[in-house]
Amino acid sequence: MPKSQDTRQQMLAAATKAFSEKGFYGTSIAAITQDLPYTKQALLHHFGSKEKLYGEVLAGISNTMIENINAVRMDFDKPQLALQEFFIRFYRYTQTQRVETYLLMRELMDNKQRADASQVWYLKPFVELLADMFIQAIDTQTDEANALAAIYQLLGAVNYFAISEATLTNMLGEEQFSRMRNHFESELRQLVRARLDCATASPFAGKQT
Amino acid sequence: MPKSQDTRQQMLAAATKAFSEKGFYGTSIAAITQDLPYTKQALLHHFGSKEKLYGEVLAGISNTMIENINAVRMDFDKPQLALQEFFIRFYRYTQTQRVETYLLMRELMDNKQRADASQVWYLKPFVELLADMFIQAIDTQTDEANALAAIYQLLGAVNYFAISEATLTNMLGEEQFSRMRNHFESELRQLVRARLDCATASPFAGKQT
DNA sequence: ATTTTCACTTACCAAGTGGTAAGTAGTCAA
DNA sequence: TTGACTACTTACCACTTGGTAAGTGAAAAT
Repeated sequence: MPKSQDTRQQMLAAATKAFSEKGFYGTSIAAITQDLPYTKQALLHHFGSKEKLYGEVLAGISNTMIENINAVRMDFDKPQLALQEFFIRFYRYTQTQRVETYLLMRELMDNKQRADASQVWYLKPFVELLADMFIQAIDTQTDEANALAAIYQLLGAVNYFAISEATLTNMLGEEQFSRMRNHFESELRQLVRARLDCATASPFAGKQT
Repeated sequence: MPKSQDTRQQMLAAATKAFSEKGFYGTSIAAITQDLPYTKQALLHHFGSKEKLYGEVLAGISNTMIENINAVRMDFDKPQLALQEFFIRFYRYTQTQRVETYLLMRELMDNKQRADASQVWYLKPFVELLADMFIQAIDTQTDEANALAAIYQLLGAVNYFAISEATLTNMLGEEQFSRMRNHFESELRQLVRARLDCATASPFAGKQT
């Protein structure tokens, strides 16, 4: 690996961390290079602008996610199994790659504000692939919009937990939170299965209280 | 209402909107007063500092949420019904009060960064009341940590959808997204019920694939 | 040997940041 | 009538923001 590429990687890593912690607006390019042996102008030399740097960071994460999805697709033929397994792996990903998870969530929120200005949607390929996979996975008799809604709820169940670590730790105490986290994965498996079973048994049940 | 109180309310409303759109760091106090007939120094006069203003905004939202929870508690005796109904109402709240929902999510994320510095946790009362309610609602035979995990997943299902509006609209197109939203509430009801039924039937099933 | 390219630096810049100081105009009580 | 108080303003302040300009030294290409 050429030295300049290594520099770029260092910068990307530092930027990923910084953006995930304080968001796009809360992060200054000077802050990103603070712990690196380079000046902020070196960063601008490599990436052109703050916006472009942010774009590269998001593109990197998006690619990782797409690889993850494809890996699950390879491992499981049955869509329902693949679906369940995807959520478990996605959960584990959010727990391991906390920084990336935060950043993804931030982009989701800043999307409108930032993208309205820059007209770029970095996560589109990832989300499209995800949606596509889920349409296939869920019983196709179901309405597509219906399936999307259900899927998005499960996605939310995972993501929301991941970003709430700090709040929950403070609220429950470390010990209690640790117990909660230990139960989360099996609870998640149960949730996904319950939802699928329910959909298979009676697709449109439960609309009334 | 005294005129100064009205000014404060205007400022709080503008601040809520601004913070929800660009976050704490992305919002300048000058930007908050831009569309108001006051200068930023008037804002500082009323609230002292940006941090204190943010605190008042969050406290207001937290109070509203607590009132919502208490209202559901009054309306339903049976905890399971109250639980289901709470999520539906919570969902509707997130759809109506988009600005507040965004802000809540942002605080969840910035919590660690911001609160580590200021040592204040604005949302603690709200989340504690919520957790308390859910402990009561779920079958007490279940482990407390288990219940918390399950509850948090449902909470995530609702919240995540609310903040994804911009991304989903762009990704799916307005028409498709609209259909998805129309299905969301009944899907949510189904999800909550499925999860509760499952827990009642076999509390610890589904740990293995 | 000379030119070009690359990685990176110092030196800037205008615009914006949160916040302070010192007022001004108005109300209200003594 | 005076003095305190309130709501707000203008005038600043030191500092940070993203970004530009113009270089430097080294390696690579000609």
